[in-house]
Amino acid sequence: MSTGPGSPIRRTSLVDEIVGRLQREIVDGRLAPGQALPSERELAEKYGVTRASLKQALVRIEEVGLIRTRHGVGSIVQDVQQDGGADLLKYLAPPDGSRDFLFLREILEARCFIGGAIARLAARRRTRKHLAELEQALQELERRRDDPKETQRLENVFVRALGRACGNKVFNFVTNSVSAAYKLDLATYAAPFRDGAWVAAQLRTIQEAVGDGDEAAAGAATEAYFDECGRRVLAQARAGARR
Amino acid sequence: MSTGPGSPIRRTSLVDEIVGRLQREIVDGRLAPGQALPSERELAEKYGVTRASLKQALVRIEEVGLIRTRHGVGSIVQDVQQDGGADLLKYLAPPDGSRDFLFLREILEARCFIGGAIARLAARRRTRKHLAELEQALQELERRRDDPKETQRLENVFVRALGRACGNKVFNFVTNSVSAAYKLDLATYAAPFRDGAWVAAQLRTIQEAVGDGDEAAAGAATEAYFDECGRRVLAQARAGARR
DNA sequence: GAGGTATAGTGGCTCAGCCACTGGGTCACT
DNA sequence: AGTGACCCAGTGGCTGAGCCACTATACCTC
Repeated sequence: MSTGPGSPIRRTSLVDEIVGRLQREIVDGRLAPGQALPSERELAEKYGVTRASLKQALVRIEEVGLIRTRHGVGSIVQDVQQDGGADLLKYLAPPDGSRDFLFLREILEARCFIGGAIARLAARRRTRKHLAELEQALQELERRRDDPKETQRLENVFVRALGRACGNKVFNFVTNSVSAAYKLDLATYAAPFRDGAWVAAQLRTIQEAVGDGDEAAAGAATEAYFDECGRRVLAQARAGARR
Repeated sequence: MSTGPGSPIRRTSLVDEIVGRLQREIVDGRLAPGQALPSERELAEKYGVTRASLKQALVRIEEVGLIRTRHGVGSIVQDVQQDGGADLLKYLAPPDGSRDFLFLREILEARCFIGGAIARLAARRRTRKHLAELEQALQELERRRDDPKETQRLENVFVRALGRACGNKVFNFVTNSVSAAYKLDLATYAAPFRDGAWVAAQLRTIQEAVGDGDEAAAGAATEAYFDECGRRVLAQARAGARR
């Protein structure tokens, strides 16, 4: 975990703290699905806060689908695996510095397949405008591929352009949720971008397949790229944890 | 919109109402990204509620990522397209009875591709246990394929089993978010299940490909199935809107 | 038994108010 | 000019006490 001069000091609000605790109780299974939470009055007393503050925490937890609150009855823990939405992913991520890489692996795998789907659609729908966007980002990346920071930024530009090119906003939102789930060290996340030439070559392959309208090739190239990116991130994460 | 005896009378809470109004203002663009909301005191007065109630609404809206609230500053509308998560989808869905089918088409398309990814992974990881689950659901569906209600239920069982078989929880959550986005008439949603024999045949193809460990075939069969399902749902939705 | 009717416990919502944070301004000092 | 200390108006954070609305249940009446 980086603690450079740029990182702001931690200042958690009361509500955030309560949300965190309750969320952990539920995710870790100490509060099982179907079970009722203690009453708001009880919980408020237990945490030493007002009902108003506690209520805000419950409202947030309900919004992501961890509990369901009913007037006159109480709050019941929901079955996360059954009904949880993608925004839950950020709550399920293991804490920083954890050695649990299973979750990270799943996230990266999902990212890989979703990326493939986006590329296939982009190849199907390719328009002059979107191809130009991709080409522009790519050319700039090829120029600046020796600067890892810029490589990372421009790769992001390229991937976002690909998302627009696929002509389906839904994938945009899905990608955001999945991406939000890996809260990684910057160095870990940046691992693939140290090799700018490789990134540029991969994206070039993708861009050409999309330009040719070759769905299968575009999908395969994108999956291969994200797959290898995932490998490198995972390797870096493991290396970081060993320190 | 069905208003049968089963549908409970509408009883919206104050907070729900506020969330709905603010959410529409933002999604429809009357409150632009980067713009600040009026202060909580102002908004509370405007809606004729207490700050506590208004605050609950703001907390929920912030949780899904539509706004960002900062102490001493205020609430700023976020750029949904840029940063929004998948749980936003349920807020973006056009109101019931709308003739805007573009969004529905995108949702169904995403569902189709995600289903394909799940099937490919299921074929890659096939285990005896999961194959047995699929087979059981399928056999029961084949027995009861003349009952649309049962066909629908068992298709859901099969698809969920496929989700477990893919060995990646992330897709589970993504699927839930995407599915939550289409709030359709029951009749519309049930359209594909009127043809139980067709459904059974499709799922049988999928099951066999998964059992063979043939990733490409499993993915293709599943995409084809969801694609056709989407077509039928869309056709039904259009027919329903013309009434 | 069937159908009312109290009642205890729950969440929904209000009211009034103080505290903490932010950003922008003023002003004295360098 | 630039810098830092300070003030202050406006904003969200949080409190405490309280009443109302809803739900389930146990009991009572017929």
